[in-house]
Amino acid sequence: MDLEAVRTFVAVVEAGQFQKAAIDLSVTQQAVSKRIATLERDLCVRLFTRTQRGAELTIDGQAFLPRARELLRVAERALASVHPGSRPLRVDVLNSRGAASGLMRGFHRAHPEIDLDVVMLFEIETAVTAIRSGAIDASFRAVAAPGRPLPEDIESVRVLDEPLQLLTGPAHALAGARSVTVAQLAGHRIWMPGIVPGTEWAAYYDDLVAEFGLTIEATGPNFGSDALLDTIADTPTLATFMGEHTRLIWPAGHGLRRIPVTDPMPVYPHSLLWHRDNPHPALATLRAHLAATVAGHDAAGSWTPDWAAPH
Amino acid sequence: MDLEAVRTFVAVVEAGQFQKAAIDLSVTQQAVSKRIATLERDLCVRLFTRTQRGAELTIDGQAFLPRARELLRVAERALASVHPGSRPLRVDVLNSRGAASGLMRGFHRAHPEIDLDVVMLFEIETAVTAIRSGAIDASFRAVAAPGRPLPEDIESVRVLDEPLQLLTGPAHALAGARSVTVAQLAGHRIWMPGIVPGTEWAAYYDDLVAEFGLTIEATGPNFGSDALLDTIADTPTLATFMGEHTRLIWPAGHGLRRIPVTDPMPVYPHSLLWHRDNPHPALATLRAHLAATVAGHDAAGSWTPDWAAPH
DNA sequence: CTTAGTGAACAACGGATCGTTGTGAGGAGC
DNA sequence: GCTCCTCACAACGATCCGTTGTTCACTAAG
Repeated sequence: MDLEAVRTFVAVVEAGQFQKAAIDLSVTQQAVSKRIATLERDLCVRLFTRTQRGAELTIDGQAFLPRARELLRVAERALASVHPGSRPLRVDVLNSRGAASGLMRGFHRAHPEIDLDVVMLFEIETAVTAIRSGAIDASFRAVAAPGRPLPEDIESVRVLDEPLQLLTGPAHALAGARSVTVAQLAGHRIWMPGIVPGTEWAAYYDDLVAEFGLTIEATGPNFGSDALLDTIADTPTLATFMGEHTRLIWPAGHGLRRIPVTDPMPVYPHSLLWHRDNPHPALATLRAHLAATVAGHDAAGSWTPDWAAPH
Repeated sequence: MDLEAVRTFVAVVEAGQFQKAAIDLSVTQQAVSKRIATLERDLCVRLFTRTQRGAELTIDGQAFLPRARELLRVAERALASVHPGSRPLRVDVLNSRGAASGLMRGFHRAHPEIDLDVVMLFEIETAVTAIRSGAIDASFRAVAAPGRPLPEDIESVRVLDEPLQLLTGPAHALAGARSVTVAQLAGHRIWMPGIVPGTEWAAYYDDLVAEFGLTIEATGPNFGSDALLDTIADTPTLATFMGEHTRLIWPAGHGLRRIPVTDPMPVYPHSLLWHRDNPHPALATLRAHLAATVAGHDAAGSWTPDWAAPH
């Protein structure tokens, strides 16, 4: 099925006859006839009944028409998604199931008319470069990792303090606890294979380890969230950290437990980063939406690294 | 932009390298390279960064990927919409703003997983032929016009009795009435240019005219609903009938009035028609949905033609 | 340092496709 | 019967597409 043929099909429907459609498309009537014939051959159905005064849709053609229009619309949007100028707002998130993703879903619900593209970069340097070049419009990050202050032309605002929770399998020693203190975690193995050295969230966990004497293992290949959950569920001695807003998808029966952590409650500081001079109109809308909907977290009793001082 | 190129793009993303994608697609690596190069030229952006171990998505590529996948999904569904076998449920309605259309919207809300195609045929004979041939799965009609009983292999069930309302402009003599009786309408001109002779709704209005001595004019070309509403709004001597559930879209300020008709209340009998042997699984779901959600109308005080005796 | 292996791009060739011109069939209106 | 209008079929030329053959860049092993 060729998009050009689909476009021709819609043109014939709108013109009512092959001849006019040919003029609209700046080709000959014979070319239109051929394209429609090819499309009909590809679909194995007759789309028009040819009459003396033009072409009328068959029932199959009527059923196909809205699909064809949708196809062209989607193709149009796909094209727009990579075109500079007034392309969709392009936002970078840490991963597709994290808190930032949830914030973007909320934004999309509040402003369904704004076209969005979500991408995932890994390092904050990459993100900053992309923001500077205009390749992306905004990024959710934990800003200002130690020794690496944000450049002057990049602005940021704290949008979410996300408490961490402990994730354990049903056989874990802490599985029955309603909440655990950081001190209680000192002897346990915490496994986070997804962590990428050099990123700002690696720095976050490094600080957490250093301050409270935890044992976090980032060893082993990262086979993705599913494999991690499988292992956690089956292993009584392993646990992992997970943001409170992280959306998990696991098979029923795993018996995984999410346990709040207290004394202090470790919170992950999400900020929105953007370029000072970015003119994208939807960027202002996003910032206004986040400012309006995201409630600040109570700083008392919670912990963040020094470099991410509470606002 | 070529669909085959988009398919190749997704294949490369999934394979991680051109070579593997080429094997998956049963073409040579050079062909894949060319297709991607052509796509990148069409889009004016680089989609992959070529490395020694394959190809990685650029930011533009990441943004384009979900659009590409959607495009292929929509193309798949467009193809399925004309393929016999397990194609979408195809239902015929009288017009896109009528009561049947509203019923189908309700069905879609209740069963969003069921793929639907809505078409519009004009004559009940066409609809019956289409139902018999399997070209459509069901049709909303007023069944059993006089002298034309339904064939034995077509089944039907009454699904909605829709009261008619009078639609007038602000200057019409009846514009201020909260309701009008059929007897009051006797002297007024009622204009229904959309009516098509030979259809079962033409028969309905013929009976209405004959029984109550009304004046219904079906003359003049039908320029569509918008033109009809414009004329009605501006003309103090013209009115028209409209189903209670018909969705009207008119510019603000027209001052159109919808006035219930009583003594008796003319109701239009909508039935669902389908073929006895149609095996489409969604057809049973539709029938069950309609049976469950559509409340019967009180027959007392209402009027339908003799040939559409109340259930 | 050399050599084998891997992954992608460039060049050239043969076949298929696409759009064009030219022509014919089939009705509707005068 | 004539013209006008519609669309379909045939033949030809240009373009596009995929293939084979080859080169380039880089990595890993000896």
